[in-house]
Amino acid sequence: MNLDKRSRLILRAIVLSYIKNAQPVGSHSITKHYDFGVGSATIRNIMSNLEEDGFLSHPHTSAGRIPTEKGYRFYVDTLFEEKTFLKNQSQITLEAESLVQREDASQLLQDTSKLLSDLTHYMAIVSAPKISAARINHIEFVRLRTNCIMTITVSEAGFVQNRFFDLEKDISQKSLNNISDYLNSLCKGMTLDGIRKKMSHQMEKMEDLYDHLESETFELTQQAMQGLHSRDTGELYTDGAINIFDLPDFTDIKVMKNLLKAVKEKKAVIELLDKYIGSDGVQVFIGSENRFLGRHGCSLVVSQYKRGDRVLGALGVIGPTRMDYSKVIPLVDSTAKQVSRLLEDLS
Amino acid sequence: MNLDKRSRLILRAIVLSYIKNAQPVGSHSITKHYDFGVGSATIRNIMSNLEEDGFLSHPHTSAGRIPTEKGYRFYVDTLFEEKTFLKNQSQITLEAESLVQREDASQLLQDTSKLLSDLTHYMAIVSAPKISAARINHIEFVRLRTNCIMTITVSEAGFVQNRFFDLEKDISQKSLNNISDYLNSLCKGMTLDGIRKKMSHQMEKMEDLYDHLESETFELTQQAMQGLHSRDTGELYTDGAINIFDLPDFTDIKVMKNLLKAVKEKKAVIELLDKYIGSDGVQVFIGSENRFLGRHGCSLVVSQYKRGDRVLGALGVIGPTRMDYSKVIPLVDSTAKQVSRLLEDLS
DNA sequence: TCTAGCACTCTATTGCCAGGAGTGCTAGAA
DNA sequence: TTCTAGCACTCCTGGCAATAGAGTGCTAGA
Repeated sequence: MNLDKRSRLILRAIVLSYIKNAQPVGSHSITKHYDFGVGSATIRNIMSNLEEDGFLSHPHTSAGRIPTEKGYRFYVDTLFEEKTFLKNQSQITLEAESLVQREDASQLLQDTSKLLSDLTHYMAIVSAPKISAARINHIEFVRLRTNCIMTITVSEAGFVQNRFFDLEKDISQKSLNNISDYLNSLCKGMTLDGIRKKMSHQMEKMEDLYDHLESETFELTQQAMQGLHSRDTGELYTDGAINIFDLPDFTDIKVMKNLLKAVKEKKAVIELLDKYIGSDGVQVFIGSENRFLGRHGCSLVVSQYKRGDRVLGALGVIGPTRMDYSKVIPLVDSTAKQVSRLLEDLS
Repeated sequence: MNLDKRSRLILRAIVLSYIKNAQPVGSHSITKHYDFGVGSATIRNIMSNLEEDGFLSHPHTSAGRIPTEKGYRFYVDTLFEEKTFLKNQSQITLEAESLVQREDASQLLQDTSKLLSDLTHYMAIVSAPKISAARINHIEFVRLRTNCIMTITVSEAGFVQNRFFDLEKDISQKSLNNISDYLNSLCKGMTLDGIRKKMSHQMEKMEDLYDHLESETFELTQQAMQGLHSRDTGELYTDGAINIFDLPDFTDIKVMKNLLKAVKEKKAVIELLDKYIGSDGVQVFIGSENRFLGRHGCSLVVSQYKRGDRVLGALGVIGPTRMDYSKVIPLVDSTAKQVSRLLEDLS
């Protein structure tokens, strides 16, 4: 089943042609557009072999061939082997550069998803870092009304989160200010978990020093911080969902609807991205290589972005299996790097 | 052109039937399902008159009649005149009651749009109040890094807004805390504009008391608050956009795409809602009675919600002109009231 | 090992026809 | 004067057959 050079080139030509035109590729059109120095009958023989090996499929007898997922996988792997996409890299990077620095990290991610979807005409997804894993730059408690407070956390990367909590007892804004000041002076750069541990530790030590009221405040705010942890499901930014209307791949309106619904629900997509956080560089998942993607007949090109050496989240593009990988892969790659660079500067 | 009672009843029957079945209504089906004591030929004559008067239209010679916008308008007006929808009111209100109290006002609006779209199977839109018009419950300034601060404003109704500002000079967190404390103690319940004026006033008075550094801080934070005003474009919560896939009214995929796009951009929809804020009670706009709706072939049922006697925003349902008005109108009405009630309690 | 040629298969399009739904009109009944 | 039964007419729809086109698979021969 190891393909000779000619078969590989022809397979590649078929994939390219199908990616471009979304039309089954016939032997004749190959001889017309590519010069392999052989006639269409030979191409037919080779196609037939490729089909037997599972790289191509056949909608019906008198139609051309279309790539199977295995065919796309072969094509993408050669892209990576030959580093073909690096050629486009510099030019694509330029486009990613158009992400300008902004104060608001969430806005940066939203704009990133817009950029990705605009440039690819597919759907873009960007997951935001979880606050529970982030290093905290600032934390603030605000009393909204009796027994109800709000926490505001700002991570070092510039992400802000507001959360609301009902408490068993009321706390004055003054006490909350004290706690805020205390935490901000001592706990900068720590994670929420670290801060919580430190608070417990301090409480034990200072039990006698603090009066009863203060220690109660301590405890309640710690409860709130505990809540921050448990409710931390992650955020997702997405754009370009309506692009799938323009794709000839989605003819069934039901399939489109299901995909839009899944992306709207966010949960499945966040899980999808979370799953592949951890490996460096761009990764490509084609159709049923992943359950979610298989169900909706799509592919995913994804890369993680970081700040320093901490991975913050992932960003990528969801498109049809017939996606233009040679264009999307370098774009996702350079966008991830650019986002990492911009988040680095926010400090 | 004044319709006699029988014509009115028949027109009403046609509208009801078309709303229910999305099929052109023939004279025969009217005689079958409704008992007007006349034969189908008579119905045909009356239909013909109704068409001449512009209430009905005719896809082609051998098809039944469908209501025109004027036909729907007539139907909706009779609903209001006869207060027919009040009958369903109490039952519908029950459904809107399922909006439970939550701490987070934004979440309440998001849930409201979900409730509206789930119950109607149309698209729901809810506009959030502008922070620049709101009474402020709490305001906080956080220093993010050199020359960059964040403002957090919490309105009395419970809406929170974070904004980021680059300043010409750096301010210490300590100075910001002073300003925050000062504003929160003196300015509770005022609007941003009121607070700004008060600050100017105070500055003049206290020029000598405050040292140079503090007055600079004063000025910079005031700049930020000015920025809060100018960038305040309003928020929009929406849900159920994908419901339009299930409607037989939208067969053209291009129309669907345009509508989804317009709702995603938000701006046009916010303007649409803003336009009709000010009049009490439910309002209905059918098709080309409004430019936006006409372009997308939809109708809008909308009502404003308030807190006390201050109007905060509007909520409504966008559906096809063939929308089930008799169900949607009372639902929008009672939901608006319910939201007003819940926001009242957040204090 | 490659290729030209031919028979074969399947799809998509077109035209046609019959059936059905619904109207419009008219003459006659109430 | 108003209503209605009946009939001719219009237009849509679905099914059927014929046709053209695209592409394959196979085979014999270079």
